[in-house]
Amino acid sequence: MATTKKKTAKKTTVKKKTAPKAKKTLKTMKIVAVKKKTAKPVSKARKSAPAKSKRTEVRNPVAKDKSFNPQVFEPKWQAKWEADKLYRAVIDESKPKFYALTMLPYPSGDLHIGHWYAMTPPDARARFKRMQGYNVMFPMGFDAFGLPAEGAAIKHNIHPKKWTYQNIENMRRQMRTMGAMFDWEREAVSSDPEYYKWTQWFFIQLYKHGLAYRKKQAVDWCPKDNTTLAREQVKGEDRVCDRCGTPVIKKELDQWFFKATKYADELLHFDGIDWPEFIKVSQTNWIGRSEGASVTFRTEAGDPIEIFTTRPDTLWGATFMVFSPEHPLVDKVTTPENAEAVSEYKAQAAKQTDIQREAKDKEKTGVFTGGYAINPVNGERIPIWVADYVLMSYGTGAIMAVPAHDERDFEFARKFGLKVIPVIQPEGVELNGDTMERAHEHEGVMINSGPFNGTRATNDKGMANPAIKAVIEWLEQKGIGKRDVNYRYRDWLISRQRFWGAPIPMVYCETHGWNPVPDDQLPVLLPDDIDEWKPTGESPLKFHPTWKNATCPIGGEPAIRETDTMDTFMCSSWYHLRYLSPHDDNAPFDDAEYNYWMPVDTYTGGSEHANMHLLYFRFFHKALRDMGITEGNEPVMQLRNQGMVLAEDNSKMSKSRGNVVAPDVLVKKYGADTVRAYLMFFARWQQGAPWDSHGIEGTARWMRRVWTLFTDPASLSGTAASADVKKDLRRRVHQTLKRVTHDFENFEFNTIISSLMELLNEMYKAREAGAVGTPEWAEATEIYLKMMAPVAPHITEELWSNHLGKPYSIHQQMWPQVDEAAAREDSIEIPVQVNGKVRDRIVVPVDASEDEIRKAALASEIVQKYLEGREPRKVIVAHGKLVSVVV
RNA sequence: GCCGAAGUGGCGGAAUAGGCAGACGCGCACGACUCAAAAUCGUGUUCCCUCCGGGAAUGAGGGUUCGAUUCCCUCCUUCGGCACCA
Repeated sequence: MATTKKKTAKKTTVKKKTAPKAKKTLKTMKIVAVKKKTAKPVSKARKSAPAKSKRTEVRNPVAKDKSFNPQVFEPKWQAKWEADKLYRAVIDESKPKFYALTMLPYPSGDLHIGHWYAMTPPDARARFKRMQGYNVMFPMGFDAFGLPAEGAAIKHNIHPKKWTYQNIENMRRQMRTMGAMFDWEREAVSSDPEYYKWTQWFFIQLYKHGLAYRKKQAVDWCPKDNTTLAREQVKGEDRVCDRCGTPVIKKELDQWFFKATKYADELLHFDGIDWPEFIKVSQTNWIGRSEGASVTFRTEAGDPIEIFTTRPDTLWGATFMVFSPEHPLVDKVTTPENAEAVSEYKAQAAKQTDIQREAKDKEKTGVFTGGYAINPVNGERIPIWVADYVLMSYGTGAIMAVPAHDERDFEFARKFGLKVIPVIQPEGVELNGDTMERAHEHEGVMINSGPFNGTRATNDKGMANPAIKAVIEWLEQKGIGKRDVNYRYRDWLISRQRFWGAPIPMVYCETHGWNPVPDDQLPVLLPDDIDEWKPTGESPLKFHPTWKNATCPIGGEPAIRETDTMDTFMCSSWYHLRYLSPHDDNAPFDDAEYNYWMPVDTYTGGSEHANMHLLYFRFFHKALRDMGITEGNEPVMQLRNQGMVLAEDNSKMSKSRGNVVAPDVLVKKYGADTVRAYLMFFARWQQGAPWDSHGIEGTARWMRRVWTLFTDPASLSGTAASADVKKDLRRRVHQTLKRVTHDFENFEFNTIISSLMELLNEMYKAREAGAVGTPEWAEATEIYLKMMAPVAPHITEELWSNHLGKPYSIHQQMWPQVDEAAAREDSIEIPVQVNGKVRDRIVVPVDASEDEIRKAALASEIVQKYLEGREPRKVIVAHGKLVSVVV
């Protein structure tokens, strides 16, 4: 089956965005809360309680139920919200926008508690933002290509597509029970042809701009998954496959790469974005920038040997050179008498994987080539060795070895009896090349270094080190070297020898080589009629009888399609753009949508993607920016990462361990609101914690107590409370509001719930004291439900619309304003310390002067007792907080 | 080895421009209601002592300060990232 031609894409180029950046920034920053017509000012919303029930029945089709029954009212409201398109996010220039993005899941089959943990607290925050007056978009989709689908295909003999879409169907259903404000009309599924058409289109754009290329080189290969991997997908000291944990091997293969290294330097800068420190550090380490110099040595025959060093200040101490076994000059410098040993060593090295070469006991091996090089700084003739501790993949594959000041070189020199010459003399110790026991890698004064003797070398790296700076300037002057920077970062290998991915849209013909599939032939569709997905090390597409046959877009000759598919991280590098207009057949996204919604305001997800998705994603945005497709330097303004929900025994949850907590069961037992609230409450969200199946009972109890307070007949009538009770109630309400607002803003979800619990306890006390029926009570109940609405959208809607008789929907209400005056305390209790120990507490008016507080403190009988008649040496009044008496 | 994050009751966690350590919840104990159980409500719950009252305590040790969970130094432990990267 050849490529199915869908409708011709009419407009496949994306115009440069027109809306100026400045405008957008302004828009986002402008307002916190905008008064809308729908929002009723708090002061006018007061109504006495008994009158409301009748109105409620008229307004609401569903009769109100006195018993707490989330299993009934949750699906009811979910259906109504969906029917009313309550969470539909459409462009509205009259409001500031807020793009809340959360990482889209892989459709593995069932939603587990981790998905809920990742999605529902950010949902609550998105809802809070919406109540603050923002036009919020909170989309959802599926990262649907990937290996597990093929695993299922092999195991159950089902097409990966079928398996995937069944799972998506199921997960969509499960997600609806969350009561989240996902805008399902913006859903994007990366394995839909209407989606991967554009994934392919982006590949072609990158290719056309020289950012995608094909190259043969030794690449990481997972022998279990039978595919190549990107560097980022190989983990840890054991070099294992990120997906399956199998140690990877190296294979020499022709593969497609994205030129991510072009952005190495820019990716190190996080200016203007609010990302967690540890993610920034992790990415910085991953990119691994090293500043130093490249210096040209020469063989005795005059061939240049370029090396990179971070320590040009130790050039005079280079006593030998080491080539990687794959270095192109190895054979040329090897003398006939050493040829056999060298070729044997090379063969040995070639057989070994990187794991064997790099890890293990790290005992140095190597052979002498018989050849010599000339050190350009002092004309010294130094031997050239071959050793596998020098990697062809970093720097130039050749190094100058300075054993006196580099631990690895030192170890090698000692093992093979090579010369050690110190050139950096530390203070107080005289280094001796023959007797020193380890390399001196720190500061000191340059010696044995010709014109630089006496120069001070600090511990600073790069040009910040005066010795390095001086030497580099000198090298440049002499024309033997120059300042240089090296990165650990590698280009992104995106070819995968697998079926269930977006086909790489390239065709090859003998005459014209590789060429992209023309835009009007996109997408290059995956075939349905395939029945063997077993990974063989080559893509199953290769074995399809006709799929790979194509014609050359240049000359029309018979051509062969690329049968590899793309790394799924490619699909997820741009999904936030597809949400903008998921069904647009003319462009990857709609310009007007882009101009309104981008950039993403808050991105949430797991930190395990620090060096993978979160790096690819930034690279991709920058590449698109340079092609004129996107604007701005970063796709995401603020990033926050949730922690992990562990099993009760502190182990990781996994199907194989059988310790997975199923949210469906919890929803059935407690209702979605309770599960949501508990996930916000039971741990610091950004840290995670082990699951506690008892703990959720406390949250369930809170939910029932809320229900009772609002529905219990005792709450519907009251007596007049004292002025103090009413005032205290208002104070507590506004203090809580202040705190909850702050905590939503700052992702401190656990304290939102505890504050609400505290306030509920206070409200119960106020009820006992007769506050029901007062305007203060009416305000308290209204604010309480509004504060709780983002956390527990169903119960609050039920109480708001059905029991309080307020206008549907609570989720369209404005976030209440803090009344600072009401929140303020009249009098405060101040602890009094004597010699650092709290001995008494005094109560003073909040506006008491320092002097009055001091007097009141000293007047205390207890304080006097501890003074034992002595005069205080010092009395410190920390205003409004504490009095400290020192004797 | 390098870089980062974090160590607070039986447990999850509160409290940091330095100022009452342990909010809120779980668990536990006792009590009320009940024939009983569940649910619900109430009370208590860091540890130690001679229990009126006092002492100790935020991984360990030291420092600054009237005062340190918070700031500084040294060390230990746990988790995460990188690692023969020149």
